[in-house]
Amino acid sequence: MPDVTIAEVASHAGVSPSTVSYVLNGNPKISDHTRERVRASIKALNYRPHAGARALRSGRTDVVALAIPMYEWTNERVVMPFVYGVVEAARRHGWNVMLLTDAEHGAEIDQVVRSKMVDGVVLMEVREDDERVAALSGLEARAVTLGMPLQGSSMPYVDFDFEACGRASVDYLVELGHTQIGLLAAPSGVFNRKLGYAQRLWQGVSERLRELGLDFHGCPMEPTMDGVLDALDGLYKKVPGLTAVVVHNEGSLDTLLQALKQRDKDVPSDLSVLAVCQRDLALRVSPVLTCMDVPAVEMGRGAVELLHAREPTSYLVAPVLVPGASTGPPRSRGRVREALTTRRADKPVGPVRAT
Amino acid sequence: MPDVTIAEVASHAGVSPSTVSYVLNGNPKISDHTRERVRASIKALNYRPHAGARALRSGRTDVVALAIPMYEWTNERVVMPFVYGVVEAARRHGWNVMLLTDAEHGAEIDQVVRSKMVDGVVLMEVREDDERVAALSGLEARAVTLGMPLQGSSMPYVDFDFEACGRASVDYLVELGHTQIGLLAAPSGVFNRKLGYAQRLWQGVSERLRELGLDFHGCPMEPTMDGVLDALDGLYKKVPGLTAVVVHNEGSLDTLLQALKQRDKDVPSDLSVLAVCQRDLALRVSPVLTCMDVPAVEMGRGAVELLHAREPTSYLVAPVLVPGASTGPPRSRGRVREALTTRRADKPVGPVRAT
DNA sequence: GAACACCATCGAAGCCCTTCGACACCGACG
DNA sequence: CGTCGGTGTCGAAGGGCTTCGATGGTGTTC
Repeated sequence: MPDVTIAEVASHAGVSPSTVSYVLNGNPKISDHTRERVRASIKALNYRPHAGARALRSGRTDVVALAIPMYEWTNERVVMPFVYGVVEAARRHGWNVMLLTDAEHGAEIDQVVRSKMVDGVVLMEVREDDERVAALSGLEARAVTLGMPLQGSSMPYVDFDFEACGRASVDYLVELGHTQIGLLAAPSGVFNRKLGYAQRLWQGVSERLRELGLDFHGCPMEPTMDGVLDALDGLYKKVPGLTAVVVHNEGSLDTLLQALKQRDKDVPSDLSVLAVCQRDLALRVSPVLTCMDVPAVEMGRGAVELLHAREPTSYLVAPVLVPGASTGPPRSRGRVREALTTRRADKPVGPVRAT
Repeated sequence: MPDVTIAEVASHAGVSPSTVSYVLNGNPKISDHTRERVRASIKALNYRPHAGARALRSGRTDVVALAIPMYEWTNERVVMPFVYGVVEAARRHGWNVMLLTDAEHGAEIDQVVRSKMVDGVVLMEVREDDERVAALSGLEARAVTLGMPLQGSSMPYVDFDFEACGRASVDYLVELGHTQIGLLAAPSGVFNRKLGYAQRLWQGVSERLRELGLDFHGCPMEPTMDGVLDALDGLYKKVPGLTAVVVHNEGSLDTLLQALKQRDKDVPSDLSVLAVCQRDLALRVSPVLTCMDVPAVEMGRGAVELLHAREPTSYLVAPVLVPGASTGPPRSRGRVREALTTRRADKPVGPVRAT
């Protein structure tokens, strides 16, 4: 099967190559009659425009790059939904996705953008001092980050509102009657990597607790049984009357529940557990966790839409509470009223509920 | 920063564009002197050849497609290492990777190949009657499958030798003294999808057991606690004296260990567990599982090497046993001698050991 | 019926690169 | 000194497509 060119289609349809091109590109000046004939010829000859030639002439490739630095610690379960979202939305726009996985340095991105292989780039896991952001800023490709770059970079982003999420988590638990609330945070490595989101959640939780006149105790948690037990025991030591925790650590949900069993803590009657994670992950453990859903697929889609948008504007996705079986009122309700009073004095807050 | 073309590089270096091109493409006829000067100009002007133009002229794009159908049931933890392998090897050859995720139908592949966006394709998760294999067979791009297509397709493949793995698993357990061995297989959906590998392992295990004069009992297992308990209870009902299982179900390793705890079975003293899975997954649970390592990253690399090879030849990767803490001799050694005798009568077999 | 406007289609230029054959130069050989 | 072979560089063609400005044909208006 020899490769068929636009010229062959044109002569088959009895028109000029330019007319075929106009049909392909949706130029409205072509009459319906001609358009149909050309379409028929395209189908008959099974023609596909040559991507290289098209890119050469038009300067567009309809390919976007997705840059995911892959570290050993990257959690596939967490990352993949973002990828799904990106790929799906890209496809909807007729774009293909080029996968870049170079950790850290921007050489790969540079190559792909400057050789005009892609029209745009979606960056994942941007760090505070990300080389890739700098590398891209000089280039003319569109770029969007999935995750908020810390510095005042001008690059548009989509991210989850981790700070609001932290505050809403506190409010939810306080509303249930909890006053002794702890935070089991991301592994310390995540904090060190300056990805930002771990801090933002921490801040939201701690600030809101302080506003409500409650104590804050948080602890990074490594994703191993030992790490989880350490964090848990540490928290109980600091807050012996602990009745609720916020967990921001997708890799340890399972382990945490096992650890609690091992320590003879019933969920939720001894300890309410509120997870900050994708809904899916919360559903896959037992008991099903109440969670603040991080809508990864939607965010992936959002990033692509931003790439497509005429005037891209960054935005944060609001947390949505998905009720599960891991939260409830604390067993001893001694100080409930007091806490609630404090809260009511404040402006009314609380997450949107999932429908 | 305006885009710099080959002509500008040429005039900067005081040579003709063709000379620059020859330097770029490693033509040996260019003198060292000239080559160096051109290289210097390229660096000075920060030049990158236009991928589209190059593709148009040369017919090559240095891009390979990676086609992973993504179903809801796709296990990211299992798939991603293959992707790593592919991406890494591609990069080593200076290729980029285009990610295709259309489940089932080959339209996406067809588009990408026929429009000459990619030079080759790596297909993952091929099914017996895979539309994509058919779609590709007419096209001129190179293609390789990661996983053995069942029918006598001429497409080269890399796959794990699941049958040999099944046999080696049996041999390993028998050598430890087990005679009552069961198989906890992939979820039934995997069998129905005709992916082949689930059957091949099943066959290896059952055939080898029969050869050794032992009974075979296997059971597909769904990746939920209930599914695991069902499978486990079913197996114990059929084989009350069960002392060892082979597990071929990456999604349920954790759940299985919990289920065993729930049933008061100690691993390995009550039940030896031998997993068929990637080494990583076996290491992440407690106790660490003895496993037949499926070297996903290497296989991903292998697929790309095949794409690159002058004369690609399909091959199967031999299973490697990675000892863990989940296997040991059975508690009651009543029938051990008998079983060993049967075995010794046969040709000596056994997996390669990991170093 | 002539002048005009408008619409659908066409021709040709050019995007940037690779590659083939031509060519200029040099040293060697008879 | 004329010829030959080899080496290193160049010129030009052309790959398939898009897009601008030109063109011809139709319908409308005075």
